[in-house]
Amino acid sequence: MNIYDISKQAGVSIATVSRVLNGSHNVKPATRKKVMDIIDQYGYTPNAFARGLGLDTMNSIGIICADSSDLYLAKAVYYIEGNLRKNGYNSVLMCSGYEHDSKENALSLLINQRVDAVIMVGSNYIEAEDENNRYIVNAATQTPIFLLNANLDCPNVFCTMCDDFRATQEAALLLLDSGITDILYLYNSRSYSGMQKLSGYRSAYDMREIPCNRELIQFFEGSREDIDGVRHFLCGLREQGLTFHAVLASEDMLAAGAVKYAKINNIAIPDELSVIGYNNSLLTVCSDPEISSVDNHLETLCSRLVKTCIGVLNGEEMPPKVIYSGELVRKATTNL
Amino acid sequence: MNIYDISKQAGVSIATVSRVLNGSHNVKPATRKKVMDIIDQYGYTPNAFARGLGLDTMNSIGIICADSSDLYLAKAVYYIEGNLRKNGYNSVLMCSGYEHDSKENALSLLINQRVDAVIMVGSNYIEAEDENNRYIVNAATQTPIFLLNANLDCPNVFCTMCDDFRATQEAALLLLDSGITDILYLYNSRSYSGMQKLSGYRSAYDMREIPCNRELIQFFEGSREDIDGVRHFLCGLREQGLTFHAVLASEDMLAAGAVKYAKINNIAIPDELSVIGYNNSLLTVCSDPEISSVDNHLETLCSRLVKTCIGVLNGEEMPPKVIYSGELVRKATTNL
DNA sequence: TTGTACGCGTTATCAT
DNA sequence: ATGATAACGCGTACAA
Repeated sequence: MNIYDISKQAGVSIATVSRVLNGSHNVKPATRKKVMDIIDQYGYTPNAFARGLGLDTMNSIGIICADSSDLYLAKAVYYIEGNLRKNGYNSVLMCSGYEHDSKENALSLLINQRVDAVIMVGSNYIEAEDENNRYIVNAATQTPIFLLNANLDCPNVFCTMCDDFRATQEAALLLLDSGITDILYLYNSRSYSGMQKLSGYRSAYDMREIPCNRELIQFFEGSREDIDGVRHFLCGLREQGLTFHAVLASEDMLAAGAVKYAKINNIAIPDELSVIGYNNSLLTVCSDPEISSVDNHLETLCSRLVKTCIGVLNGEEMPPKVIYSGELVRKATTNL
Repeated sequence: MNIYDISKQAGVSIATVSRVLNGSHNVKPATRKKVMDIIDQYGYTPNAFARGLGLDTMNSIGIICADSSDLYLAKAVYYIEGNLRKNGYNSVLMCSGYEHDSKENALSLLINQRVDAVIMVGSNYIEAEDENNRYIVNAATQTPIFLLNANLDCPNVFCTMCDDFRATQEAALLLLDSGITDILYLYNSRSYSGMQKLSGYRSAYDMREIPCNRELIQFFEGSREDIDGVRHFLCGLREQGLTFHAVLASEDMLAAGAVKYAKINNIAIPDELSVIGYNNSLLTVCSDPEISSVDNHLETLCSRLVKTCIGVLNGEEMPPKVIYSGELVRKATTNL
């Protein structure tokens, strides 16, 4: 069934059918009803491809993330998809992994799909060297690009983020001010926000004019789901003689590992060891004791990002950067 | 830039450009190179909408799930998307929630998008009353439909699932045979696989000819992320005088709640209380002690499902049902 | 090996 | 208020 068939059945021209379909006011009510009846009777829906060809849009938006099964990214994708759908847009999901080439590849696949916009979820999309972000700048000449938790100064790129620097700094300051000066900073990503968080940690030491032992900054190389690996890693540090009375982690999963490390070594939480995670995910509640964690208001970020996106697509002027602040949610792994 | 522009620049007809683009062998190498050079120079890519209109496909497949941020569903979506992409298909993601109307709505949105197939992720898509599954049967007349972890006998519907009945039955039998006869069955979904699991639990009691106290079958009404709620719920049961020496849960999150319940009541795991979860997710490793859990080989299921899907799209004859079996992964919450 | 011409199903412009 | 017709950009059957 196409628009010709409908028009024939209804005894009108395809133009009229199209008008009915698109809610034009220039249709006599009687005609509208006649056409609608036929449409309903046959369950006709316009061909999306033809419509796309004519209008140069299928109202779909690409979502790229490294790994949609990651606790945090999955939530982001979920919120974004929901908001887009509410605004009449479909979501084309593409998981790019963490390697540069596959990220670039995923983006170009979406551009060739002719999506109306691309949303890149996660700070890992912005790398340290400008050269490696070139592909985004280029893509932005074709399609507006929206970054979640990443920062890039470039026309047609819009960033929505949490001030991870400040949130981490505040968490570290709280620990320092409570008298803990040997805070282990544990991280597993050198992405944009990864670096922001690390800087926040460092700056807290600077602000309090406390020297920061470089050994206290530790990068975990293992997988993003290997909680046991984190525990082993920390046990190793301890055996090497490193002492620390707090763990500030760039991700809840690392903090969960820290809790397990304390458990196995009979270290009391929070009295002998404080632990702070990041993202305030389900893992913080699953752990025992429950983990204090920085909440970066992901749902708000996503909702804002989509608003910006829809605004841009509607030709409105939108701010290229929106920054929210994070907030420490106190649970049982801290005495703050 | 369209195919006409390219053909003009290259001094050939659009047919030749099209042939070069689609790798036809009937092109003189010199001509091919000439055309390719122009294509590369201008970075031309064919318009996906026009191509879609002509071929009646944009090589995209709809993925519906209730909530892509759910630990288990997120993994499924991730695996499926990856496998589809490897086969040259895009994924249009739609989160439908758990209500009937929104599920139906999501499906029809995808059908109208003219996706090549729809993959429905999660057993919650099949309800008890046939009437409520009618919308799937209808949709299947338009597009092949692939169900993950759900069962529906219907032309053009293909099911890939884990034998949840058997896996749960085996877990329950192991507990019974270890001498624990008061196993609390804790579940939070009445979906197809939810009912399968429950039946498996019951059948274990039947097989051993042990009477099963109906009070031991408990439905948790709370949210899917409310581990604390589960703990409260179990504390309530205990206060009401219900005794049980094992918890068999339909989902890891419920098992995690059980572990916390034991902790707060000073119940020793596994000696006084055994706990078995389902899905073998990150939560089992985050909990302390780590939770024994049924692994239903999600990655294998997803890979198989996509193979079936691609087969169907290629016109091959594919089995309407593929059933794998689950496997109990023993960790620290059981003495099995 | 290459080119011409048509069809895919819309939306939108311009008459009427 | 309605109808005829031209895009939209591609793939491909058929002709050369």
